[in-house]
Amino acid sequence: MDPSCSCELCELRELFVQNLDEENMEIICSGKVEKEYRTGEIIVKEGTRIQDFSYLKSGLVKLYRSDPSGREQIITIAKPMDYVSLLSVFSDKKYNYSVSALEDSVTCNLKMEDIRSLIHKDGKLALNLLGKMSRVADTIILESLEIRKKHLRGRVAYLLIYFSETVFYTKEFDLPLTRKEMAEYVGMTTENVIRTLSEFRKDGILKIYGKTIQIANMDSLRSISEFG
Amino acid sequence: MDPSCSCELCELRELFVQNLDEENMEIICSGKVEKEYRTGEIIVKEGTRIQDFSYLKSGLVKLYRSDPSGREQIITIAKPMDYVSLLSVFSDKKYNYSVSALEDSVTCNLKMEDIRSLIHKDGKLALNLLGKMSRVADTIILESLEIRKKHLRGRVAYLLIYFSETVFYTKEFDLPLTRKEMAEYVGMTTENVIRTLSEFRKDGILKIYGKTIQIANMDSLRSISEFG
DNA sequence: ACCCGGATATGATAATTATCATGACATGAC
DNA sequence: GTCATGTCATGATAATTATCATATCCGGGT
Repeated sequence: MDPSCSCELCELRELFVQNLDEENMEIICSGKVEKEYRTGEIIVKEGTRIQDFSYLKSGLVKLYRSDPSGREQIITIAKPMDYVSLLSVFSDKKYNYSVSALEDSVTCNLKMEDIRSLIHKDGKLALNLLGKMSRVADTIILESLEIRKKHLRGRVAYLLIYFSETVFYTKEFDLPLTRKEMAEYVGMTTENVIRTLSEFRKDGILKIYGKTIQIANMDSLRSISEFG
Repeated sequence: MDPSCSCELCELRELFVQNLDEENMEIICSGKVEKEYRTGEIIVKEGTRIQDFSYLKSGLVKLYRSDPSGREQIITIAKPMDYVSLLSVFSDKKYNYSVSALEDSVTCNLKMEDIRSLIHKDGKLALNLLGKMSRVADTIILESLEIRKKHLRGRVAYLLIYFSETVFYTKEFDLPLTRKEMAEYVGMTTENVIRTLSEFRKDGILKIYGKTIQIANMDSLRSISEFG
């Protein structure tokens, strides 16, 4: 039993450090399970009963919903230290979205029951979780509003900036999404995502080498995202 | 001091009933303040510091964001017993949306500090709030995804059904939104909302008398919302 | 009563976006 | 290696939606 929880960056642990004594720490950690997933693997299936409280330890995953017609909409992308099971985790018995791995990923799963009883005992932890949930929900909602009011070029620009500044912290990175997935994220068609990327390339804003994207002119991209 | 909290339907009180002893009930209720607003009045201004935990006692309000350019986007509509200050209330110090009254409304405001200290003491209350927040955030996010994938007719149909089945519980009601606000809610232009309503009227789906809407053919409307 | 501003309404046109068609290219199965 | 499948790519066209122009209607203020 390792009360330091073994995952060094673990945000959950950060929460615990502020609040939990050794005993409670052990309760959580003794039930902790890590799970590995390969790129493309499904981590959570819509409609499944929620059993774990889980967050992403490494990799990248998408949260999405799929139509009866088969079309998918990506709700958000979770990166390491984001919760995988945050939405609806404390409300319903079932996931109302699916999760799958965009890259090889490792999740950290805690027993829902342990978390519940901990919150029950420890109000400070509850406040932290409430705060965190507020932020996550807010972010998703506000981003969705932002995207909705943009035109195609603005949406693609927004997405590229998002990856560059929020996920990878560099101007050159491998796109973790296919063009189809990018389209599903920002609500447009695959063809138009491709076309828009081509335009950006022709305009010298991007350099594209297969899956690798290099943002050559961040200022232009930003201005397209905001105004164009 | 009235520990029964005077607002009979109060959902918050429902939460409390399960969890709070008389003493805690009094803490909350002694700090409780009701505020009245006239139609059109602004209840919360984006960027303001969050001071209260408040919910709607009666009336109807809209939560919305406004651009630098002046355009507004409606995030959601809160009806009695919905929280007015739910989003971001536990996370940031400032509201990132505005709230204004669509009808004459009364809010019930509790002191943030009281709620915090209560949660701190009472884990069961925290679990209830986490559950409620999950549900609210989920609903907003999923509705926004639903709306996004529909065409104009589908969006307007969706909105009308929403009012009919979720807010007013009748097929004939007074629209609490102007056409402009309807447009801001579902992400389309005012002209197209008007046009679409006219089409519905011509098709015999709606009867429109000024602000009063009567849904004459709910089946058609539903099928337009889902498929058309 | 009148005027005024905003909301409602409708048409014509322009802009945006989706759909359909086609082909190149890559990658994994065999 | 070849084949097959899916992604990437681009053009032509159709559909959808926004913009602009204009007119009517209605309620509040004087």
